[in-house]
Amino acid sequence: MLDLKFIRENVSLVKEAIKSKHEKDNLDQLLELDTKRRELLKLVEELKSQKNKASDEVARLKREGRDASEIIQKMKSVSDEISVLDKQLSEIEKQINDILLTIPNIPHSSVPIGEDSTQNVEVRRWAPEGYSYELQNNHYLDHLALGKKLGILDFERGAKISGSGFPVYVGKGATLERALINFMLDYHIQKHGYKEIFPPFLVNRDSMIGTGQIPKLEEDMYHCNEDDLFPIPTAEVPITNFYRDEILMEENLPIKFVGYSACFRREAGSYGKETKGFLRVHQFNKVEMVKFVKPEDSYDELEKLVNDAEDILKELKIPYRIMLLCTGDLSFSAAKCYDIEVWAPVEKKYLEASSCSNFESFQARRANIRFRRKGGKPEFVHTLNGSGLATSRLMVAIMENYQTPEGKLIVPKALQKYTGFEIID
RNA sequence: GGAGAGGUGGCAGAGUGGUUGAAUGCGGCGGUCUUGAAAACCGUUGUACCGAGGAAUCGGUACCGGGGGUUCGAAUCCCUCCCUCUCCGCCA
Repeated sequence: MLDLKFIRENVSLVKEAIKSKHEKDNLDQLLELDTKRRELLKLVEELKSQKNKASDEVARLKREGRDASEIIQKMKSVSDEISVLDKQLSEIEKQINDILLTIPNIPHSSVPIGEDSTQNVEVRRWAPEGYSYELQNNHYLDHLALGKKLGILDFERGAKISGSGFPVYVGKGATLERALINFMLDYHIQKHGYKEIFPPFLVNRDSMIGTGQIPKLEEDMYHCNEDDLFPIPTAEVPITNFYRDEILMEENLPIKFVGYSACFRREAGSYGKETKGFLRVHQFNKVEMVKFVKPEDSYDELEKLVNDAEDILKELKIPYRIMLLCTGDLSFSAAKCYDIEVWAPVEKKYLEASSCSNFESFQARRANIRFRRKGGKPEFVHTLNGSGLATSRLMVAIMENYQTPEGKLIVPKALQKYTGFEIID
């Protein structure tokens, strides 16, 4: 959410942001409502001031044992007037808030202008020493075929149990998945100084609004009607909302959390595009990093966040590239975002495995997360988050990069102490 | 799910219809004392919005879990929802 006062004073900037993110422009209506609100507010507050003075007067008269019925009679009509105006006002305020929730964050000045993902900018790429992007022959299997051959992935039974897009990890596949999660968690905790959070997987509506999934992406979220709870699409939601409605102390910033969660996404309307196997699923596992930082530090912290995610891939020796998203591909809540894409040599393409974003104060304002400098007023923190990383697409990269010509799967060195075995065959 | 208790400022905790934005304590900030610190003592201390001002600041309004109601007037009375705790039931 943007500050209403900021919007009022930067209309063209906000309009541009809305346009660049392909969102609906309700600004004129918003500004009209805002003007009306301030007019009404002035009126009603004057009346309330009158009322308060009269109340004091009544109290005084009664204390002195005198008659106050004349004032009381007079104030009845004032009270009625106030209640009418108050109702109008709260209706307008609700409309204002509803619109505010649909206005996207403004891209940072360093974000390239662009329409869609084709105009994202590659920042850098990495591969292990001597890595060859080309496979030696055409006998290598994609992750579906290899998973089936080795008996470690079962999409068919997943579909039977739950529906398409709910993979089942079997045997050493399950162990490998668990190893990956544990490795990433431990690495961020021990090497990068994050504190682990094991969050709830169901959250309430306020939490979803806080991080910005609702209202915009409500259709993409699973929903438990009975209790108005949402299975989380990412651990970002519960972890960021950890500090909702709180004031943090300056000396405790930055706060760095890392947490594992299963992630649930309906992926409504995304059929037909990169949907096979792990490339698009309704449930997947992810280790998520979340930071709460001072505004002046947030862009440095974003770079560090990307580096922290990259370190995992370097340890796993998976080639990757870093993409800086252009304005048109930037998500609703983000001010700047890097995607990390892992190289899948059989698919012959890069697959998105991580998104690292700076939300500036956008989420903090929605979720009311503030901090206080020594002797100062509360200010909104900046929030960031990044996948560190999502396992499903990473698993594709592992299965393609660590496949032997005979169709066996070598466990990456960094994971071997977690799996207890070195090869799956 | 049933019965009961409760939700008040950064925290703890008074307050049951009218100078209560809210006692008191802790914490925080400023000061006295001290070589320095601690202790002691004195003073001070919330947030949001609207308006005025260059600004320090000032004026107004709202806020005692959320929403609604009664009343000239609500932290205080009523309704409703949410949450926490205790006991019982059920259960991993």
